[in-house]
Amino acid sequence: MIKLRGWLLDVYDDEKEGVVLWLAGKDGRRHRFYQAFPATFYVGGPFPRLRELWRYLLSEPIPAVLSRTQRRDLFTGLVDVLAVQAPDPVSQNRLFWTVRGRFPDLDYYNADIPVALRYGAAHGLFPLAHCQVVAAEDGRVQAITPLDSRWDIDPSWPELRLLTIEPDVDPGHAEPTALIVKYEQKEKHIPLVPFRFLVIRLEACLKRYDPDLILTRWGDTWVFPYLLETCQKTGVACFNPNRDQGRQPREQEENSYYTYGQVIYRGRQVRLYGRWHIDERNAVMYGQYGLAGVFEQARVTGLPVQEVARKSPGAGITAMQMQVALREGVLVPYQKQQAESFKSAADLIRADRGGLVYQPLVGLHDNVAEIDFVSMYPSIMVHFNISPETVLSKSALAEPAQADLAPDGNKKIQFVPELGIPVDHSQIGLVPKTLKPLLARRIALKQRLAGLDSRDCRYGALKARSNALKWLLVVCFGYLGYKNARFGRIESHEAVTAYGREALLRAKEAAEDLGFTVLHMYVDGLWVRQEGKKTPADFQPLLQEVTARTGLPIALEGVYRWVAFLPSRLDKQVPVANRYFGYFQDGRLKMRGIEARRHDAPPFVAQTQMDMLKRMSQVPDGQPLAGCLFDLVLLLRRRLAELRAGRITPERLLVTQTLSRSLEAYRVPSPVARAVAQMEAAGKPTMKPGQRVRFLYTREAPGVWAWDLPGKPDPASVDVARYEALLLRAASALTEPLGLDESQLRAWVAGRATQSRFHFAMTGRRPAGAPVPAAWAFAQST
DNA sequence: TCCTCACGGGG
DNA sequence: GTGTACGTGAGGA
Repeated sequence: MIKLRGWLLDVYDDEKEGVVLWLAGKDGRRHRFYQAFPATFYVGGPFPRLRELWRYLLSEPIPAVLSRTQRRDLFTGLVDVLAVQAPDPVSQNRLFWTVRGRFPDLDYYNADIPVALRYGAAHGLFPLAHCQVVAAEDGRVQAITPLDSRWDIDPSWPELRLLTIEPDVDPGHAEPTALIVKYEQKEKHIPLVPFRFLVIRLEACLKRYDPDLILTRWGDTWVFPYLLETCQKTGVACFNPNRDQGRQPREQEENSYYTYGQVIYRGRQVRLYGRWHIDERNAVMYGQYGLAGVFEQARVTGLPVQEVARKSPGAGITAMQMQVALREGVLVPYQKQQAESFKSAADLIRADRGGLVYQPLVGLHDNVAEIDFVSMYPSIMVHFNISPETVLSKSALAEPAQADLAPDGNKKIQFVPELGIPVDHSQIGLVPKTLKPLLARRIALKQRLAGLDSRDCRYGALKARSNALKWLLVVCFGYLGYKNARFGRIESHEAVTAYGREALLRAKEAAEDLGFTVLHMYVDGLWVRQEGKKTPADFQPLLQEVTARTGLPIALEGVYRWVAFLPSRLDKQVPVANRYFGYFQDGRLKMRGIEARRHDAPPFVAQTQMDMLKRMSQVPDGQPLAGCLFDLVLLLRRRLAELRAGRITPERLLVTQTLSRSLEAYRVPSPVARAVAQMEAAGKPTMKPGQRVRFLYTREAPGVWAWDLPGKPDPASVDVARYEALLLRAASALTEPLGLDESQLRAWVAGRATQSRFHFAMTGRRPAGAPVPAAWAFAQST
């Protein structure tokens, strides 16, 4: 008999054993356990069909336990279903696919729940849970008990062992010759040839150190495929990076998928058993929150560490909803994989129903407070009980037969502003139930962060965790409106945005009632100003008033010493909602929509714009911002001189764009398309949608030079004039609100004028000690 | 002037 | 195992 305390590392299914569990024991060792784990799915439909299914299942070789029962469907209430219990998760899955092939017309529930979730929900467990296991000597679990909750803010933690592997060069650009392996303080360069020695040395590292996590660069796309394929081809060695040596790593092919309006490319993947592999170059969200965020998401979502690291937060929030459903005895509908469908015309016409967007007062303003609703959409879902099943259809009320909506029924109805959609408040919906603890946890983490200095060693991990939670919250809103989501319904999505618009309008009224001018509003934030108010404390009464009027928490993002809202470049009379830059009293710069924030801007352009902003932030408080204009002109002259002299390295001139489609699908030879065509012509492997393409602008046809072509570009071929134009355009976005538009800026940068001439031209006065006229100071309104 | 195409949120 | 929609601006024809 074994009795062990430890932390749950991995759970996966096994045909013979049921589920396999790996624990990091308190004894410092890693332990493998297994446990029988029958899995049940449910089938709904007309009785005769269910009877046919019953007969069919009796003839199946997989021994299923069948019963008729009732379960709750989220939308329709109690339904009669056939429960099909398979002896283990692998047979459950196999049985489901066979049955679905033969009976595609029936409704399936709890059929495609990841085994780790199913098991976790059954035992109150989750990845990295602290738990106690009682097992037989052969590892068969007799009892497993959680010792902590996923919601613990400071859970006890195992000492995890981390090993990193990367090739000596980027395999996309050059042929690697060695692997670099690091663990503890050790660093090893292991040559790729002879291959047998490579495998022997790698296996020695894995055996000696026995890592829990292998963190790689290009591990998915190159390192592991190379190792596994070479083993197979040559037969000289056999390499298995799993901790569970009875299994081979699981490989998954590359794919491109469409999400949040853009295409994401994901290279092939290699997953391990008994330990984790994360390729940081291939884990889309990993860069957002790193390991601390991955662990945070694994704990709260219940998805295995390897999965959350690789999947989008959408999978995480779905997992959380599934667990709430499992706990509440609500059926989880099977998710049909539907082919990508285009929006119907009706969908497109229903535009402009999203967040409220206001037109800002164009120009430069001082002492502006930005106040933002805290996690606005999730807060709305919780506060107004928005969930696919609580948001009823309008016709539900119009029909007189709706006895259950009558006052004597137990439904308590509230109506969504603008839309008049009824929302049932008699019980808490699935989505609010899922979100509430998540929201509370994020607030708890943020409070802790607020008390820490950013240099504190705990700051980074807390920030990452808070960020990981934010993504789960954000995505939950998107899923509400996603018609293929298990628990989605477009009306609930619209209800959320309607409440959002309402809250923003109430906030505006509150601000105006308290004497503030509202300069701008954008979805969940307001920019307000009032003469004489500039400290954070000056805005506290407004925050309280807004919360009182909306029921939603709102926080001060900061007070800008100055902020400039930019007009449209195409028409200077037209304000645009999301192009602005500003400097907070606490020293932060914030900018939206300008080159410094755009992924496709060459670093040289973005950096110069950033340097100009930094120069502007050095203007002392109370002095006119335009006083630094000549310094900005000088800075630009220097940068242009460097550019013309060829002293800017080509790397800093690279434009990076995401390929949105395959090359053939381009109807216009845009710069990216030409760069990709160039690479294909040079025999490079075809670029996939979602991959990033880097290129230089060059003078001669085809006008671009794809960076991933072999060889180096000729520095003389760089299209300097084009970069000059890009630079001036970026710079003028900043100087325009100070009174210097693009053509004026161009003239001053091209000339040799000194400060005094510049000053005289701009002000009409001699510079000596002369104060800058009011026209230079802040524009208070349009 | 019209059409096509990339970007945005976060840090 | 992924899922918004829309406006802006640049570049090409």
